[in-house]
Amino acid sequence: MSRGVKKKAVTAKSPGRPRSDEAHQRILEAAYELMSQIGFNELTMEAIAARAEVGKPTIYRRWSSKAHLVMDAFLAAVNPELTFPDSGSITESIRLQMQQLVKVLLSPPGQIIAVLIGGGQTDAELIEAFRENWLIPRRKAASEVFKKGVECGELRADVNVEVAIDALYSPLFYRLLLKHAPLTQDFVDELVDIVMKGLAV
Amino acid sequence: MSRGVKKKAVTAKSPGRPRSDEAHQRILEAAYELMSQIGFNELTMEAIAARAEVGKPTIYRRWSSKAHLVMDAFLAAVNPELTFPDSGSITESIRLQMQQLVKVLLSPPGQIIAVLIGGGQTDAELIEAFRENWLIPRRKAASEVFKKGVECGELRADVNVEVAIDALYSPLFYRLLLKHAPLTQDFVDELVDIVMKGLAV
Amino acid sequence: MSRGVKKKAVTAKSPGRPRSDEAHQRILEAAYELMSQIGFNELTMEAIAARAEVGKPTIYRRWSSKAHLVMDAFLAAVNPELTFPDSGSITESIRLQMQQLVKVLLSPPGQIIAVLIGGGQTDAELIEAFRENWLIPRRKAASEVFKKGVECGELRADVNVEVAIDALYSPLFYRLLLKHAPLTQDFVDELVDIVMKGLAV
Amino acid sequence: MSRGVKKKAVTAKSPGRPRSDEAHQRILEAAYELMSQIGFNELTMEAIAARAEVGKPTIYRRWSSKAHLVMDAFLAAVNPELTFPDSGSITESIRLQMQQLVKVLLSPPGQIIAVLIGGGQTDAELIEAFRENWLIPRRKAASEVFKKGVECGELRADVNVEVAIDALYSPLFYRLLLKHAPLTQDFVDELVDIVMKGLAV
DNA sequence: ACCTAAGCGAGACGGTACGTCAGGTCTTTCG
DNA sequence: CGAAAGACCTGACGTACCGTCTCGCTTAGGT
Repeated sequence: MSRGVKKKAVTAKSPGRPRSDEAHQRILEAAYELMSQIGFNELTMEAIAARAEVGKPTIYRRWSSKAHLVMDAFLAAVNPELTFPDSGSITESIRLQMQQLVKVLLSPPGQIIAVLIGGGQTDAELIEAFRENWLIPRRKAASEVFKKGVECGELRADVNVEVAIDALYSPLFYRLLLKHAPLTQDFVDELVDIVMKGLAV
Repeated sequence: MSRGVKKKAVTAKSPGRPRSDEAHQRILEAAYELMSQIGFNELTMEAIAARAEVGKPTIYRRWSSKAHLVMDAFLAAVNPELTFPDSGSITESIRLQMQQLVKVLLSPPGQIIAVLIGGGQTDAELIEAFRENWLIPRRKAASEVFKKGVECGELRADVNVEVAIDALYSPLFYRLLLKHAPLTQDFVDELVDIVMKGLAV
Repeated sequence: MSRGVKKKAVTAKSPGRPRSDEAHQRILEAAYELMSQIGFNELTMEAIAARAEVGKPTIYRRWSSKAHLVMDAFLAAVNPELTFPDSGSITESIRLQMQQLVKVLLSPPGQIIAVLIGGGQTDAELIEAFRENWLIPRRKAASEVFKKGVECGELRADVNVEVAIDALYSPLFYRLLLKHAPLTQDFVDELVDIVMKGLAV
Repeated sequence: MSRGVKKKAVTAKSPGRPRSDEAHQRILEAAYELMSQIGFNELTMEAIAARAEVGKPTIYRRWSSKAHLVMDAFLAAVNPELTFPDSGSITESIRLQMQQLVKVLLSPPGQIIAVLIGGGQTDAELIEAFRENWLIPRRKAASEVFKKGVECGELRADVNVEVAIDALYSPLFYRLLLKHAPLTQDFVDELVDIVMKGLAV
């Protein structure tokens, strides 16, 4: 479950005092709350330690960097997956799911997503962790839906699914990150209209 | 056309020693080189000052933040605009220009773009500077091409141009930033096939 | 005859796991070796525990402070008492014993004595342990010799023995600690000449 | 004047902002006062910095260790030299000066002397600094008095002055450091009686 | 030829946060 | 049931940069 955690093979019983689950939880919560309030750059390990009422070494024993910690805190807070509603058509199902995604991106977790992608540009481990733990599972789900669409004859069979997913979803992240235009439901509608027209049989 | 410069009304002759153009240049070069080597987060004003053989106040006198400085350094180093080759169709012209853009994104300046967007997630001024000085001028050029395509009947007239540009270009940045799949010329081809099908009359 | 040991009535068989003599020995050896190499101030309980392959509480259970532990380690390693050779006169016997003492002070244990006295300046327990367990037994032996010298008419009877011992021995420790001049056999000779002249009848 | 200072060739004018004499002074005072109140081991650089209202780097820029700082603070506080009163005889002059010295050793500066000698056992630079800046100047003064005593025929001419000074003064430091017996004026009297008898013609 | 003003490189300033070390305590499992 | 082992929390460490300031010094234009 934990990413960026240093050691602690979960194998069996080890001697010594066990790590405190309570402290672990308090750290994650403190990190998430401070992250939401003051952002990644202004976020300090000292502030997290103080708010969690924990020593700094207790944090460093578990996470090797601020990025890894924030990553874990984010994943612990956004566990419930987005689902593809079972509507009449695949296109409408995707449209509804993308509208849900936009809501998430506009909420505090969305800001954290932006910050994690941002931080990942100078931290290869971070962007990989985000990719593997958040992005790819969601892309897999979208991929399933696409294949269903192909099977039931609604979508073209000669299209690379990965490219199709990129075409649909990347504009959401693009606006999240660049902020050159607002992320609205209308935007999703227009986008789905254009891209799904290109993907339809 | 410096961005982020603090004051210095260029109006007339002011008293006192004039600012050194040579120092200005050395700072920009130092910033660009260090940026390429160690990234935005690890980049320090002290290191830039040391490499440019300049005092820190000389930097702060001209740029109010690391973000502004790096932005200027990037813009000073970046090549003249990408052009839309005059091929037979608008679609092919766009395809060729996007393939040029992919080449840029895969080169060192592309890494700096990624880092600037990344850094901008925790620095509102930086992302704004990038948007205004790099992104929007290029979007304007693309916008012109689109309008021409509409006029000559090659593209649908009922499409929001901004959304169309997002649909076409954002996947390139998405892969640049997330690295979940490679940025290839084939990718551009498939992408253009899908999206332009949705945009064609 | 451990000093500073916390509890453990040796009375009879006590319940529970018995303390490991082997661990005890390893701790003393580790403490002595590290002490010789890095000195009292830089010596840490953690390093001792690590070198002895023992947990920290195992040390704290037996010694209440670093000072007590190092003292025990020193005493366990130190040679049997210096003796006063039975020469013709008391003065010569003292001179020979002092020359032996100088040899000890110039050897590794001498450095540890210096370090213990040094550490004791900021650790009352340490200096007390050194005094009671090393210094005072040796001063008692010297005191016996003096009294014999008084009895046989070689030394003045109106002299405070403690002061006499201080006058004879303290210059050796003074040079050991201050290092303003070397500790040589010639130095002992000149010193004994001066002081014993003042002590003779 | 300053000992333990890192660089700063006093040669001529150096570029850059000059070091603040006021901060320097505040640090020395803070160090001396805290030293007197809580002792060397409990003394922390953070506490000194806080009391002097100075950043930690400002301290480390000037002194490489707590020991060096305390050394300087001590020397700044005890500048007035002990003098040899001009009494009838050399012996009495020495006795009076030693009684003054005992008073100093029993006062707070005396505790600091003990701590400095102690710290010097694991810090060669510190003991050297103490020797050169405090001990040797005072030994030189004592040496002058001795030579005068030899010239005026009160003291033996065949005695090594350094050994004589050691014989007289080292017992004071010995009792200061080992604390096996109190440092009293009576002790000085008995000591001077014994040793000066050995030194007299 | 001087004065005044603003620039220059250098480096110290008071701070904040870093990531680490060691202290001494507490809580498990093992013998 | 106590010894052993190791994580706990705390507090200080010494360092890196921050952005500002104060130096002595150019380098100009305006007297």
